[in-house]
Amino acid sequence: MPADLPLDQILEGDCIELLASLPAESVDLIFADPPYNLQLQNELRRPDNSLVDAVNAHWDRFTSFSEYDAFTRAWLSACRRVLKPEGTLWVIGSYHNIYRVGAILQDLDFWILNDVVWIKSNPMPNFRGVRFTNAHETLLWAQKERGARYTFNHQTMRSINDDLQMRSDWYLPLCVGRERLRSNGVKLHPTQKPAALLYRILAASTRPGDVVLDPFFGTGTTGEAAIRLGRHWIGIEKEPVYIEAARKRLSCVHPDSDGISSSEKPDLRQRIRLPFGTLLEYGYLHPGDILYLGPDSAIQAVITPQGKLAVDGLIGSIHKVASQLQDRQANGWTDWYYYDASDHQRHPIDKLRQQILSSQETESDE
Amino acid sequence: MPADLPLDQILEGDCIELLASLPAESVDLIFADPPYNLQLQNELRRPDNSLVDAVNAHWDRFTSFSEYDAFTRAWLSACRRVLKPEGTLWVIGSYHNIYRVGAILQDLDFWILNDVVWIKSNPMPNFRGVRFTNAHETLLWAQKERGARYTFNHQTMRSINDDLQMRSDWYLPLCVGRERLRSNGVKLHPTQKPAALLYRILAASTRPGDVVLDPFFGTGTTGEAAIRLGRHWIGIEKEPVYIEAARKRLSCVHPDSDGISSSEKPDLRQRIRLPFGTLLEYGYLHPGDILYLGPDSAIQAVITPQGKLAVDGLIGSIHKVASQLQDRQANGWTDWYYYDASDHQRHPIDKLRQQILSSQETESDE
DNA sequence: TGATTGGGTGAATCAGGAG
DNA sequence: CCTCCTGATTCACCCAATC
Repeated sequence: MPADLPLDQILEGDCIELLASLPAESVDLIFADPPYNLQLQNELRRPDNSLVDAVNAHWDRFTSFSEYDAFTRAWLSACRRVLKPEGTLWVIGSYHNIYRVGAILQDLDFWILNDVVWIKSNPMPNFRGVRFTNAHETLLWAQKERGARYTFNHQTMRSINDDLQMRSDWYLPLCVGRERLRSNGVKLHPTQKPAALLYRILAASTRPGDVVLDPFFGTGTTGEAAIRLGRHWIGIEKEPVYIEAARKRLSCVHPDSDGISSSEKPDLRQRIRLPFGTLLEYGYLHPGDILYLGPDSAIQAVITPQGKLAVDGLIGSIHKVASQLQDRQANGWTDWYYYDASDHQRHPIDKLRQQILSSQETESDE
Repeated sequence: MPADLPLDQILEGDCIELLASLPAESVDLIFADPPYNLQLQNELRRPDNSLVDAVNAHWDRFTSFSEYDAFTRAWLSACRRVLKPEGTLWVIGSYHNIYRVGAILQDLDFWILNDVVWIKSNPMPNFRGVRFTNAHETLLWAQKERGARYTFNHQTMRSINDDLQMRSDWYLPLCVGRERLRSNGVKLHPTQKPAALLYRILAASTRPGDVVLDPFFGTGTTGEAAIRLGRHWIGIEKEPVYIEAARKRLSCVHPDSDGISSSEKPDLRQRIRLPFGTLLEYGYLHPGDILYLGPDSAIQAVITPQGKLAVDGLIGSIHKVASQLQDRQANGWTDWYYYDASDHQRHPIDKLRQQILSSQETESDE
């Protein structure tokens, strides 16, 4: 991590300029909630003639698509520079801007991994009944370079979704009630995002200690999620009012004692690879020992001195032999069983692997 | 209606050329399901090692984004010419193409009225667990000229949605089973859309007798919906195989006798699935809280930070733990109780779920 | 005849490291 | 750049076959 990276603080000013001052390839994740270019023309009134407090901030005024495109290209390019090659980027938007953002993002060689729809349980109705209720916003998740490794905590997402894969449709309520920051009863920011949304994004696509940057920090929802999950954060914001509110807010946030990210189900893909031969080196198994293809199967194989298996002239790795004997893609670790004389039972050789892996963990714990 | 408009028939050939031969400003609605430019590279296998029958049609091969953009601009421009000034256009796509389509559509001065997400109740999973399940596609609904009058049958939409405004999130299953056109058991078209989707689109945005045009007609789902709803249709398609299938299909379709078909089920009858972890995300419950297996039972479980329950080393979902403890198939929502300090009573956690599910009826703040 | 089981499948940008 | 090897990974629903 570059020493000159301003961690866990808010940078005051324009994000395009400030991003240029940060070191290249230094950030793991970027979450961006840019101006939506809403193009609202007239005031909007409810059926009871009360006025809707719509977004009318000066930072959301663009005179044309081309002006908005130029702005989008500038901040996306600046983000791309500071992102690590394996980093990913999230952008949220509505139909007013997300198609322009998405196309430009692809033009800049970001590679889309998913689009996710945030479906609002309590959207504002379409008062005049002239369109469908606009009940969702769109999130784009893209990696900097196509094909690069990226972080996706699949098991964490599963565990908070009743052990089913997390899908691209997310049901979350708007940021209302006590969560919504107010000053004298007036909402401080017109488009404050719910904390649960940022929490899920960071839990899904970052690891503890990662650096998360938000170029449109607003009142700091991204910072709150980062702190709670034990990630570093950098916020960029130019409105002093928002900065003051964010600083006050974040000073009270503490890491979760035991957050969602500490999944009890480890990601098996991220564990250390262990060759089968290591079981021989550790003395758990020996050349000449017999393995069985299942708890009851009569099919046997002999362990060779090279850490391979041999059956009827067929010799190969535990995976290859298991695959050929069963005529399907097989995992040798779970398919082959050894006989344990102490309890007179067969156990998968994966049990031995886990013993070694857990003993290595305790060693490195010192 | 121009006398030379070829109503209720399939035009055989390239849509860009054939659209140019039609009279300008003659069509009320266009629905377009263009190639998605999926850019698939390698084969994909399921965990059981079977091969996924991916889209590999010649009509979905483009060499670059710029080639796809040029194609998109050409057919959208041609569509725009034949559309009446009050006409509207629907396009469906996925994240591979929809951002390009949306941006080009805006550049051509179409004005977006809504984006709608078709959320699939039964999408294909992400077999490798490396991304979120891609569970939705996006529809864009745009008018030809900003500010023009357009057709939106608000009351019809309300009536098929339990008298609530129709929202921008639509839950519909994939086109499978008997609805899916097959020839000798093989699917005729790789991307046939469900009839219910087209039915809702036409019911929402056309009037009886309107002319509906589909430049990528495929096997004619748009034609089927048009006939059932008493609208005229024009289909353009260049693949003879699809044309033949569509002609055969449409020869058997008749107008619905009773207007809005009873085949369309109200949205609210399709229960939104809510993971237990959502109760934690909303703050109704917290990691470390105790749940009880019944209103009087002494059996307790602790909520883990991952949204699981833990009892005596047994960890799992609310359903799994309840099932194991009671040795029967159990519903965790109704079996587990939380203690409510405000009334000193235990209530089933399903009560909290109901609160979230009904939260869309609460007053909205934004 | 009704209930259960097993197989098939859907617009998918679906791995990563060693050699 | 390539090839080869290891070994991790799936949800809802329809339909046919079986009990």
